Amino acid sequence: MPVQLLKIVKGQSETPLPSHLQKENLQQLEEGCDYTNKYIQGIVSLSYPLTKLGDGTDFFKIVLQDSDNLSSQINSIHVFIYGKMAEDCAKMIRHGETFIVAGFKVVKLPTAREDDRHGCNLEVSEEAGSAIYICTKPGTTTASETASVSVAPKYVYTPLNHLKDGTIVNLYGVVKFFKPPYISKGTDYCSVVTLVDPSNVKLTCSLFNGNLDSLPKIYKVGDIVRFHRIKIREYNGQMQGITSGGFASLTFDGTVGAPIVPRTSSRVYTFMDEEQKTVEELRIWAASNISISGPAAKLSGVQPMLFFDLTCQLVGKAKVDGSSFLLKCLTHGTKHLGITNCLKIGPSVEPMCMKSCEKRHFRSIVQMRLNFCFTMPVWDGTKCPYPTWKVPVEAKDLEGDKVFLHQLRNLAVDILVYDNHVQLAESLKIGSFLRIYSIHSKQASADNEDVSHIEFHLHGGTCYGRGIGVLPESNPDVKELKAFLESLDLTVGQNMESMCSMDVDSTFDNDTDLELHLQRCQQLSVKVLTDHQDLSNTELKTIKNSSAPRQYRIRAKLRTYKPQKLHQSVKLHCSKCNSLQEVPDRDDFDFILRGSAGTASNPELHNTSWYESVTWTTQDQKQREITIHFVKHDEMLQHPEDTLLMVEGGTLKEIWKLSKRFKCIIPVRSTEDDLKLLDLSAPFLLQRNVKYYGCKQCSAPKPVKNLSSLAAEQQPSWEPSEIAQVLGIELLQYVFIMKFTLVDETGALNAYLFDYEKFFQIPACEILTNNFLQEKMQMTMNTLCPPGRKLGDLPWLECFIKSYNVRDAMKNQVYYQIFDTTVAEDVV
DNA sequence: TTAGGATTTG
Repeated sequence: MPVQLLKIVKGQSETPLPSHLQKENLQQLEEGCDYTNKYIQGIVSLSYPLTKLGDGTDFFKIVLQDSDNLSSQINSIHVFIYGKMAEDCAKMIRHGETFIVAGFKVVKLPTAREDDRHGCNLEVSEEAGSAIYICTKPGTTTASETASVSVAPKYVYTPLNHLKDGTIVNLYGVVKFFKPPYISKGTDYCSVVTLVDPSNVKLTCSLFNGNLDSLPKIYKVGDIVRFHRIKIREYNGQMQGITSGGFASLTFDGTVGAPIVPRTSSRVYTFMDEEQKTVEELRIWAASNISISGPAAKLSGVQPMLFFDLTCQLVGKAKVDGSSFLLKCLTHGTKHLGITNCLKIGPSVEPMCMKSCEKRHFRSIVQMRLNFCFTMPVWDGTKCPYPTWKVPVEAKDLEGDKVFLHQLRNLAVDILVYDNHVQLAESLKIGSFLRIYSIHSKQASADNEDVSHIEFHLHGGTCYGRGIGVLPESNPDVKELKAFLESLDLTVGQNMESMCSMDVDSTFDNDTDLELHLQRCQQLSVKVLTDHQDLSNTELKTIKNSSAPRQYRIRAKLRTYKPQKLHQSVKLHCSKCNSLQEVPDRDDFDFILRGSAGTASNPELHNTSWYESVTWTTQDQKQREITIHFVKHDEMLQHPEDTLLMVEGGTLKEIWKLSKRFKCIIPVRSTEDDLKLLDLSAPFLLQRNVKYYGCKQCSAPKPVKNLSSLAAEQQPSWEPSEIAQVLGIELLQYVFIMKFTLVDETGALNAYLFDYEKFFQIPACEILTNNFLQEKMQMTMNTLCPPGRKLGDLPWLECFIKSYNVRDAMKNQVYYQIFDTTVAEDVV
């Protein structure tokens, strides 16, 4: 039992302590040493009520006095007891009793002590293997009475009107003003906090700590704080608070009715019901006595020329080269001041001819050059109604997700951070939620701008609480902001209109370029290939009057085209018999698969030298069998993305799923002596999203085991054409077939497009399964032949056509085909 | 030690 009562009779414990335990002296305790088999003995001089930690763990704290060394300077130590032991001890322990603890952990206090308390605490818990022995004297109160004997903590809170110089006190207050922690000129972080309480007296405290986390987590005016052990001093006739050793703080949201959850960095703190009452009372008092409506704003609500606090998310950061940034932005002509040259020479060179204001400017430029400043793109999901200033930074200097920054380019604003804030800004993590205090929104205009823009500056210094605070994700404002940001659909939201205009703006330097581009789109939408540059344009009338076959370069407009439903333009072509056929639809494939599912897999064909076979039975009522033959390479199975599978008995859906994961799928069925391909109306091979078909007329299927020769290759590429060849399949090719009606001033003619990939720069085999490519193709056609335009307004196209003869028994007819033409990429 | 509330002037 971890907590044991030892009965003392005639000054001796009835039961002795375990013999392996050795007594340790309080003075000799050191952090990091092993105290598994050591014990400390003392008298309980103080115990605090049992409390719970933030994570729900029971916590009990006592002060143990070293009864052997009462005269020594340090003769007491705090013992922190966690979990079940805390609960047990709280029930049993009484003031003045002898307490023995073994297997404890020694933890050094963060700051040096000014009182007689030990520089370390003892941490005790069942999990750590600790044991506690409490020595009771017979005839004293029973364990059940002990709770009432526990001594309440001696925390007394001093109202702000009762503070005296030179004292160390505990106090409560409402935050009237604060500076978020910043890096001081000394060694620590500093936070300045002004408190008020119902006595209506103000107290400004300067709080220092090397650990940012140890300073109060104040996020807004109106927050309520509890300070323990703050030193009071008089300064300039007023009381002032300053951190002393052992300073600790709790911070609470000041909103009436909000949950009372202390913000603290210390694992251990006491917080009683009574103190909860204090917070509630202060909240109510503050509600009618403190103006907590801070200068918070959303970007959508910013006005020029004001200072405001912004709750936002950091999406990027960049060091700004002070000199180049200033040189770019200065409206003063830097050249005539000779500044550029002076900067090259060095900051000590100051042109003699300068006026005083120019000198000031020069010095600030020099300072900027020496002290880099910083820019932080942030967003809060709302759009600033004014044009905002984009701080010029090199792309390489900008940290953050480029795609995300691009998506946010109309929503994010740049905050330019100066001087003492730079170091803190540099350390911020992108994606973190911030409250930036006292941002200056400054209206400005550059010489080359007609309309003014807004700049956001976080100036140097900490006046008015200027600074940056990182908010935790648990903060209610952050929760709300996060939910809002996540609700935004940046792909469509973000005003397509402005996105489009931005794209144009960023692509073209000026209006003239843009105009030229538009003209070019309209006049020369289709580029010609250079190997036919020698050809000059021929009028359509001339072409029609000439004999075939011949090749021409033409300049014409596309009056109309067929099919208008572009997916219908995709056909399968056999280059051997020159036949064209429709692409079978999925129902055909499904039908064939169902038909072959009736054929049971032949176990004799399983597991050969070149494939490994596995059979599953489906869980559904039908209990179908699916057999997969994994083709091996060098007698080994390959990675799925390199593997060819032969599948027996799968459904359309199952095969489709397998094709997502494995390189190639060949649907097969068993015969007596070999695996066979299915009917050639079904694809003989599936690779990525593409179904490959064979020509029924020209194919002469060979045994599937021929594949083993490909599998044996050093690095099987599993090219569809190679697979087709070994399987005796004449591969059908996907092709676009379209009819273009072309016109020029002299006449019209129909030309066919027969294209595997070249014209649209889209592989015909991929178009049916790729929405993006379908859209691209539609856009191309819309550019070549914009819907709803009159003939005169259609763009001119340049392309090659060739004429050819088609003879049948009755007559000879001339046809035209577009060839060697590619739609220029910038058309789409 | 640092800051000691009380907007940069870029």
